[in-house]
Amino acid sequence: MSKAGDEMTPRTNEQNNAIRRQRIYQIKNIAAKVFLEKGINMEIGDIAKKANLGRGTIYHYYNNKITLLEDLLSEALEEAKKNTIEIINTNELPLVKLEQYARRQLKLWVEQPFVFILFKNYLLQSEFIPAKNNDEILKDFQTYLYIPIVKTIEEGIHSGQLVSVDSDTAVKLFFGALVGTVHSYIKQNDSLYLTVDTQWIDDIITILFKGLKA
Amino acid sequence: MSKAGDEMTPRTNEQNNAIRRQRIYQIKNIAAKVFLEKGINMEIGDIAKKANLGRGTIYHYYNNKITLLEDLLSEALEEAKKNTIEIINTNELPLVKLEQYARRQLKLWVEQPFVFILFKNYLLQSEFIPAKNNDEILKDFQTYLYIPIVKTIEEGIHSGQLVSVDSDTAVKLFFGALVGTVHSYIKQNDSLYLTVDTQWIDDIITILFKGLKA
Amino acid sequence: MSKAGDEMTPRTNEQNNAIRRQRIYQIKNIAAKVFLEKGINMEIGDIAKKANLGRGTIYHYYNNKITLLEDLLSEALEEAKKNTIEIINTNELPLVKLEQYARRQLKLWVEQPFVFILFKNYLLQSEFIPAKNNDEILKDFQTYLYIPIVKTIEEGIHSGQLVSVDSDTAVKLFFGALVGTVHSYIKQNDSLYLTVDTQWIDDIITILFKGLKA
Amino acid sequence: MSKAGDEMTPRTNEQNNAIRRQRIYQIKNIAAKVFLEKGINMEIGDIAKKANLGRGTIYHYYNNKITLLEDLLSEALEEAKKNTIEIINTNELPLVKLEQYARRQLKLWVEQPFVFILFKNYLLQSEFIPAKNNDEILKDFQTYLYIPIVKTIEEGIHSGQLVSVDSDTAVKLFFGALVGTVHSYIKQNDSLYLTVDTQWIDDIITILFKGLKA
DNA sequence: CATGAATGAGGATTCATTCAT
DNA sequence: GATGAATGAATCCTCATTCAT
Repeated sequence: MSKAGDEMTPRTNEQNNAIRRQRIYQIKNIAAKVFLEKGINMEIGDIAKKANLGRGTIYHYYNNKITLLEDLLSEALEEAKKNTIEIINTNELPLVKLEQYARRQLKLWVEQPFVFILFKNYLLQSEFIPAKNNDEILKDFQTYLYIPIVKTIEEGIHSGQLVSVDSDTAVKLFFGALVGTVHSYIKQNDSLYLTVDTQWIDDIITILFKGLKA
Repeated sequence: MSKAGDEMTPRTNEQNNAIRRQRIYQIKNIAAKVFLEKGINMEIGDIAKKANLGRGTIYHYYNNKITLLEDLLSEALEEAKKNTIEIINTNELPLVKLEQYARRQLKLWVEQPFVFILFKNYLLQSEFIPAKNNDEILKDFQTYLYIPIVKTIEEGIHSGQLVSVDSDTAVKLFFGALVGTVHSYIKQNDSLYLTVDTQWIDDIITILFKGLKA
Repeated sequence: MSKAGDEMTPRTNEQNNAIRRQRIYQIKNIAAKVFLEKGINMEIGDIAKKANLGRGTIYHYYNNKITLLEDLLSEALEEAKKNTIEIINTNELPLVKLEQYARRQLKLWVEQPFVFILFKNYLLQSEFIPAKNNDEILKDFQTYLYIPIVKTIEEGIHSGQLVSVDSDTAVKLFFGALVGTVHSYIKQNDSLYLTVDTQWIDDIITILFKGLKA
Repeated sequence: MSKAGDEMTPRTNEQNNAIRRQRIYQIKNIAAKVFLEKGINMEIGDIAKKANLGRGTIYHYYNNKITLLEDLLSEALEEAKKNTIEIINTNELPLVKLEQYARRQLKLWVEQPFVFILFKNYLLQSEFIPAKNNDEILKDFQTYLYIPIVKTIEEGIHSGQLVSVDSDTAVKLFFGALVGTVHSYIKQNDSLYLTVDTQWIDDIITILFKGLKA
């Protein structure tokens, strides 16, 4: 109705891009939290409300719920990949690598819960995420995040550094303990990821590796 | 028509009760499986189809989805309570009790997955189950299943048998590792609970307790 | 299962008929009460429970809910018809006939609530009863119960005995007042129709006819 | 695309509110009509179809059927309360008050049928409306709509203006006649509330009060 | 870019009715 | 004759998604 618009300068491309980036960041972060609470039953309306946006606005940035989740998982994959590669591709002994990896992983999960979502969902397969590229993500998860650890654990076992058990069992315990334990530590501090007390991380690692060592 | 003489009753009460018992048993079992797969998104239709029954039949026995879940959880609670009491109320040393408990728990979970559901949901708070008596179950869970273990772990720490860490951390690791690890072992064997290979259980327990011991 | 039946004499036809009659009477009476409470939303289960019968038993006597209602309404129609004819077909003056009719009607309704149902539903048309012969009953209602009163009221007006108003209005008030008022008096005494205090009936009639008289 | 300048808001709040107000008004009105026809068996689909809206739209404004009914009844209560207070709280003689009240009430019922619904349902208890605040409405109905009339009628009787009968009987007749009679006059004119012929109202009042006067 | 009104597919639930015993 | 287990059509209701503004 209003023909107003004396400020005919509509908005520069750059300004728009900035808004866009900021909105996507915001949405993704909130979505991660909501997903953590409600899983696949996360509602677009929940996100919109928490973000103080209209439901339509979410759809302005994401075609649908699945796309949003895919984006979330993809980014988590990248983040975790970086972390994994960095540590696993060193020349340390398997045991050292695993310990460093575990410690870093726990920190990462607590600081960026959406990365935790990735692990929780593909390890605990709590629920099937009907993402179109779900298989692709799963494959990448296997390739870049899971197999490297499996390999390292196998190395550890064969080299006699780790307990001599079926490697499959060891892997399941390794990831299971991490994911299962961390869960309780997430969701509590609503955004104060910075001031996290990390004593528990050290304790978890200590105990877990005492058990795993040969 | 009927040759049954003057038996006015078409089916005896006992016959009906038998049918009921059998149906409820069947429904509960199938529901547990479906829940394990789809969580709270379990559909009545899924259960009906798997049971080869009409949707209405499920409703003949349960007022609604929630009631069915409540029944599932209540029974799981009883089952787990039995297990917990039996072991925790002995005169063994804390460490021994915990180890026995863990071993029995794992077996129970694999054999009766819906007991696992109970733990998974109240420990990991995976998904909010909108049970009317949710609070009651949660309270019972705390009282009869959680606290006793917490106490035992505390005893273990104070008596110097277990590693000297914050007891809260130890508890979280203890349960987290069990729940996180077992997850992978459930859902696979679709009904062959009998021929379960239990080597992995021993391995898990061994490693976990090696880590936890002082 | 039981081949028992030493009493090979199954049951005489007469015995069966007696049972049949008794059951139908019982069902109809209870159905009337339930209908009075819940209208067309009356559930077969309600009737069965109140009658201490199985749901199936109701269907043994009535093909479906509608048939049961039809039977109820038909019988009510007969009952009311008798009442109406008896009084209207006398040689009394219109006013006298109407007063006698009203008084008898009120008594009848209180004593046999299912007759009241008929009037309530076709006068207040509270809800459409999907009876197959609904139209037929409606027609009979008009012919045998409604029109005679309309005629009598018209006579009364034309003869100067009744107030000089549009006869349609007078009819509506006549029936409306009876049905509307009686409603409160039904449903209370659950079966003690015998010991009804009838003072209120006299009062209602007195007031109503004082108003209607010229 | 938009010529609206930098108006970030697609529709102003005021525009949205206007839409909401209009829709709610529309839905409520149609619901009242449908309820009048089908009672508690009113279907959301009926309303939607009559309003040329999707079923979902009704749910956009009302959480469920009950809430919609509650809103209907609450508004009716307010409307009737206004009417009652206005007339009963004057200094007129009881008889005058009652007559004015009855006349106004009849007009109100015809013009706003959902006010009639309120009276019909709480006086005749035609059908149980499972409103959550059913008790509250019932209490308000008693307090603000019923008791004042009961009191006035009692005054009238004690002061010798009204016939000397049990006041309870008088009240039942008073309301019963109004509700019972008006029923026939509603539902017919589908929206032509404006050109209502009110002769019958005068006639009803005249006759009724002739009967009630001492 | 932003939004909330509108929608309908899909899953939950009710209840009349059938039918084997 | 008597019954309650079984069923599915019909309705309620939720929520992802579209779209006009």
